[in-house]
Amino acid sequence: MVPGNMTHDDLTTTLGKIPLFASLDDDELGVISHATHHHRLLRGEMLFQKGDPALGFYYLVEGQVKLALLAPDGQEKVIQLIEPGMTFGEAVMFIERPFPAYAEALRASQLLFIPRTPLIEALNGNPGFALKLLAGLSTRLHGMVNEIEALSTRNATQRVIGFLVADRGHDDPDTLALPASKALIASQLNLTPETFSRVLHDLQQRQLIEVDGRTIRLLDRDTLLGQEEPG
Amino acid sequence: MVPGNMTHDDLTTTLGKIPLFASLDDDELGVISHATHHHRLLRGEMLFQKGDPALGFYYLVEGQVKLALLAPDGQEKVIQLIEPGMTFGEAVMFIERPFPAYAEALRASQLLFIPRTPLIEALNGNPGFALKLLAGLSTRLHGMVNEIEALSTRNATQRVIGFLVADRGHDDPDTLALPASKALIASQLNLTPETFSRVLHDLQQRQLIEVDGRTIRLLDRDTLLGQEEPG
DNA sequence: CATCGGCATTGATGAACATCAAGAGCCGCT
DNA sequence: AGCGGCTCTTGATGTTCATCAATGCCGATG
Repeated sequence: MVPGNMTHDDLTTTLGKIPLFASLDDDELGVISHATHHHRLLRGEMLFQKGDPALGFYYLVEGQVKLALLAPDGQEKVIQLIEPGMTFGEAVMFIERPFPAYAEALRASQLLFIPRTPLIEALNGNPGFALKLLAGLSTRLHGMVNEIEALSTRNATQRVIGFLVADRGHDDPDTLALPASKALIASQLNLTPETFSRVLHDLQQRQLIEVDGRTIRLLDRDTLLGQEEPG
Repeated sequence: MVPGNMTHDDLTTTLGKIPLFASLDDDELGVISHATHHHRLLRGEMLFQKGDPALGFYYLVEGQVKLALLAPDGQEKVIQLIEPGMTFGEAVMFIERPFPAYAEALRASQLLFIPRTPLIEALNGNPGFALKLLAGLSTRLHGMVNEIEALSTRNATQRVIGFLVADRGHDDPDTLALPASKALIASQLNLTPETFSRVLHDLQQRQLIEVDGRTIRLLDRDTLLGQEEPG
């Protein structure tokens, strides 16, 4: 289970840093880390397909992964972009259902796969862990409701603004670098690249943002927020 | 805590029938039922507003409730229709966030409000309960992913078909009664009533369904499923 | 340095669905 | 039976965004 260049202790340490696992003691962590697998993916490789059985969840150590679906017409719709330190697949693990989307590496990546069995064991006798898991899932669910709200009540410009002003916890809240190609971000916002481009152009003309390649500077956060107009 | 026409034992019995609570013993159930409140709503009354703190979850005993949002332009978008026997609000309870949507009674309704505190106590020392909760939330999350998929990759007709063929666990799977007005169903599918009407009309012309008021008969389930064309 | 290929922009057109505006059917009510 | 208020339908028009098709840009590579 321990990958070539990572000792078992390294692995346990890494797992211990996952917020989800904060309430586990060393023994519990040890059991889990013994069951954990290490994965390496090259850019473009698939981690799992939509429909694959979900027997555990993933932690992204390094690289970048996208979760996406194919539309009936073959178009790809990106659900979420996974960055290092994030986990995914926790939800599906607890029900007997397959993954609802597929996962593909956008660049060379390293992941940990944590199988469900030792997790469920850790659940027994560690209510704190259960609560953490519940809170984690709830947060996801909350995010999903927001996503549905965005998709069903906001137009293209509002969705782009929502994305731009979203707090990324960076040092400078008014400058952001797009985490991927514009086409991919567009797909996440359920837009075509063309429309995304036009919206950015328009916002720039209106002096609300400044675009330089993948770097965007928010010039007038207040007016932007005004355009968003929450329900 | 016990409503006028419902004894404490009645209440405990009712709670015991909630699948979520199946793994609780009588003591645990007793604690929870002591904390439970009974609510009555008239048609049109609000149960909670979007933004209200979520201090517990609800179980619908009788009546009908809708969860909905307001779009920036004041339009209402129905998220979910709650029928007797269903619970809602479990997810939000575990994070320190307010309700992401509001709840309004569509007809005179009776509900139980189960506060979070005794639940969290039951979680301690009852891992089975934790697992049930996790499974419940996961199922919701799964449903949300499907909803996002529907909203972002399917057109009006495909969404309507998806709604029509959805298994409602009835005796006759090919006949269904719309659970609410067409306008409300349309909103759930993120359509205007006009578009919904036109889609139904079109499907009827193509001999795929038969519409009589709120009763719809599926004449050719196979062809319908073919139109849906999953990714 | 020249060229190639992916990414991004821009313009012209089109399709899907919303909006606006009437009217039709269908109650329950007096 | 006749009225008023719903819900639902139907038609005409409008808006938003996708699609199609060039073209520009830029970094990588021989």
